[in-house]
Amino acid sequence: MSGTSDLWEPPEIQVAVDIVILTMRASVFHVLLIERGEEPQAGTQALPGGFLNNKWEGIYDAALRELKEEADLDASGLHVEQLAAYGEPGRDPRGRVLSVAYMAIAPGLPEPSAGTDASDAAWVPVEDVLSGKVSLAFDHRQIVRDAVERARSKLERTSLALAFCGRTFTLTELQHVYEGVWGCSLDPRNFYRKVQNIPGFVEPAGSVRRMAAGRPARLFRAGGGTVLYPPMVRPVPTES
Amino acid sequence: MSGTSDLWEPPEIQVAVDIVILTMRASVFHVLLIERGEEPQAGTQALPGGFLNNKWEGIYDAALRELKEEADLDASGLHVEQLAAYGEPGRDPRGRVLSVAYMAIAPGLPEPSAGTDASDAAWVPVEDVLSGKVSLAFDHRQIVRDAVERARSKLERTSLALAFCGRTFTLTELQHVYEGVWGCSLDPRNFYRKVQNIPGFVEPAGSVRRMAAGRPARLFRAGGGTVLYPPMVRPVPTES
DNA sequence: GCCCTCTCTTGTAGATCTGACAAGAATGAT
DNA sequence: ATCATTCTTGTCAGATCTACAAGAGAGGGC
Repeated sequence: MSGTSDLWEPPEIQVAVDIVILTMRASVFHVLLIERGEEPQAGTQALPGGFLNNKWEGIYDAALRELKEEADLDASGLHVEQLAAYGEPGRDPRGRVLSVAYMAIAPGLPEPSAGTDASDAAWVPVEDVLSGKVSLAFDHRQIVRDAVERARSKLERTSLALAFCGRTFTLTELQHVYEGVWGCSLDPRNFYRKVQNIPGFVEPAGSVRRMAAGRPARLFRAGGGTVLYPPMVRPVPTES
Repeated sequence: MSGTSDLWEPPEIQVAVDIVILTMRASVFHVLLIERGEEPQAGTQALPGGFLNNKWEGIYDAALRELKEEADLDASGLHVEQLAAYGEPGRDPRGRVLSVAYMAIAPGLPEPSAGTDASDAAWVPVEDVLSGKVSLAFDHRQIVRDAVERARSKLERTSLALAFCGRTFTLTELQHVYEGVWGCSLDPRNFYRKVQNIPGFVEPAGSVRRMAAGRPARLFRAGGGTVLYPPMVRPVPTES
């Protein structure tokens, strides 16, 4: 279109992936951050990620590889979905870099995530990132914001909340997921009823589990459905 | 990480943008397609799009440029948002191409979109694309599917539906947007009441408009709010 | 003019859902 | 045994949704 001749070749750009790994630890919503070891911004907290290994590596494959290399998490059993591409010029001082962000949901505390190859990895409360108490490299705070908003939204109409839980879970655990991600508190009794009234969301697993004190909770497993109808509606978003 | 020396340089990849332009024409949900003039897949229908002009062009800027070049649409007044990145190897026979897809919402029939520079452009019913009646180049059908799903979902909780309408509109027009995008029919009387009960969604514009026959409809304009609460819930998604 | 048709708008009644809370059930701690 | 704790079941008033009746305002045919 620009009148250049047949010889024109499209520009080529460095492509990276970044991963927002979300989980629930002790009923608090956490994101995994690593401390950058290299310039630029060495020492700052950042999302795990990196450049494609070679010109033919798939971006989804690259995300899974970084998940393993930097967070020592196995992709199987994790929910991984693409978020968006962040590629405005100027976002990376090294040059023109287009980064494809992924969101991964991990079930509760499988490992402390340190002591492995990913020694600089740490779970940080999402709230600390959103509020700016912890500052992140590049535009990673915006990426986390987008991931959190995506998760909040998908909790309403899909069974994404189950990805935060293990194979079996109690409804109280599930409630803590909703409360942690949405940043609100819900009535346990109404939550109990509502969740069980959504066909295909959860089904009883027969057993019970003791948590701390009190009556043991029944265990549930995923009901197989992925879309929730009726949806779980979160309480009024921004109060006047 | 891979043990290669300091000399390692990340691979570089061609980056393109593709745009899913959605609109409502005669109460039918349409997407803009162009006929490819060049190989590969010359003659096939495809989404408007193309490579970045140069290494420093922003991807959002590139999307707006393609919108102008290929669809002759001005970005001002259009809702444009990023969808996702499509970059698995093998999606383009020319080589490794990563394409960032955008979704644009255009208000009703501003022009027939032909007779301009974008002479090969045509509005095609979304249903024909989703059903496979019209086949698209590359993975563009998947991109359209994702765009439609995004639009369907955002209609519930955001005022995105207004982007399909002009500055003023009747509630029946708005209803046709919901019906067309969701692919269902709604009760006009309940729709009327529900829309007006959502604070900040629409506000009366004072005037009235004759459509064809029957009582003239009151005109409304956007109410300024972007998030709908309570949400517009679409009827049962997949019937059993 | 007068009726008819068409579409927009308001109203109403029953079913359903929500939100707040009481109270019973099952365990561990004292 | 009693208490504290947590899970689970009920209840009930108010809000919301759905389906439908009916009125309001315009044009067209006779």
